[in-house]
Amino acid sequence: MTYPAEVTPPRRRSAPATRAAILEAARTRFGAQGFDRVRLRDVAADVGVDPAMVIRYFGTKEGLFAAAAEFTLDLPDLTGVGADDLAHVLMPRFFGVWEDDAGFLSLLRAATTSEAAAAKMLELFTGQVAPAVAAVVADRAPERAALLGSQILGLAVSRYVLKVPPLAEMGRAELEAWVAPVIRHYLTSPVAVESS
Amino acid sequence: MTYPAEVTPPRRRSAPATRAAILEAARTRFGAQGFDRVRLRDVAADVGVDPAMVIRYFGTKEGLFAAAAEFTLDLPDLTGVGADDLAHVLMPRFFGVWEDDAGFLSLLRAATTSEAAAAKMLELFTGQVAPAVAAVVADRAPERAALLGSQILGLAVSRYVLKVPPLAEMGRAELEAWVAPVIRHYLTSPVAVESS
DNA sequence: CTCCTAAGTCAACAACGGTTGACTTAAGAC
DNA sequence: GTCTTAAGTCAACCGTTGTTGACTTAGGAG
Repeated sequence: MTYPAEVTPPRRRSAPATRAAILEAARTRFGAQGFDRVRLRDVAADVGVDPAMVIRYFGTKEGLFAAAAEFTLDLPDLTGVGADDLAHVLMPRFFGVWEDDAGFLSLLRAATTSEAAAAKMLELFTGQVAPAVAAVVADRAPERAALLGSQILGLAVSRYVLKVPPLAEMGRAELEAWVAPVIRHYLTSPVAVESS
Repeated sequence: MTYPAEVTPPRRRSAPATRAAILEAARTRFGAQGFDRVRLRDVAADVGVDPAMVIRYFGTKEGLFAAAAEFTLDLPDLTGVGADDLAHVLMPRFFGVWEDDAGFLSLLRAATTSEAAAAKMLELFTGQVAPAVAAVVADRAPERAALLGSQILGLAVSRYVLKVPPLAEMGRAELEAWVAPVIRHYLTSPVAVESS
């Protein structure tokens, strides 16, 4: 069994390849352990590289984290989506971010501890959720976006960090069914009370 | 102006008094910074005491945290409460825990990072929310409790940790008005989908 | 006044972990 | 083959921080 030349692993990777490998390992570690508990030495070991390489490519531990926690929600355009379809459009995207993007979990874990991470998470609310919400809603868009975000955030923490049994084991469809009316409510219900 | 003898501050406090002062300072610090970022030296300095005292009274940093994060939700009995009154009964208690009990914030901040804290938070769901919910609900009590908990948790993180502007500044009444239908839904709506 | 004990201080240890700078070696160019 | 450069290693530094044990002192009991 012979391997094509292109696949033969080079004894030394290219710089971008190592950089990418480090970043990937960092994503996983930060997502699983949070900023403070991750040791640069561990990340380096995951990749099979000296800790100095991490510094070489990312300057500092915080630089590494910033790169690892970089990601976009990339919410779909909600213009013209009916009230009853909102959840069905939004939830798959949330599941995607939760389960396929270690950057989100990294940020989530760090947000309760690091001022910088909290700011980044906050920017997610104002920079990505709020505009998407504004497309379907006329009044109180910031409030509605924040409330929606709080529910999504709470679900993420409960399901993926705390792993609350009923939530962690629940199928996507069932969870969506439970949450759909909440999304509908936050995005479309008329305001109940004047802001004092 | 003379002070009664009992009030005259002793040059040395009693052991329980110092212990309590340390615990209080720890609560505040842990609630504001999370487990890893708090230095025993800071806690000691807050109280005006040597770091060794912290160890003397709590054995270890983790022991101190365990004591600081100790608290009970103490939810009211929901038996006989009408569907429309659930939020009005529950929310004041949640506000109380959020704003007056630094133990909760400590736990919240630590839960995303420490396995032990996460377990403790989880026990809050199963040991305190779930039983309270079971009193008003026949079917799917665990799921309902978990979903309710996820929303409450999300609100706490958004309002007190991230300080998302619309939520952080929103009055209690308005927030309750927004959330009430959600609580109602999670606790009383008939199940929409079979668990696969 | 004098002990005795509990409250408290002090200095230092030891491990940990981010960061650095000098050195080594692979691999492509000529 | 040799030279150059980029990829990578190595050892050590140095600040931080939980933790310890020996020492000090206040203050009530006798």
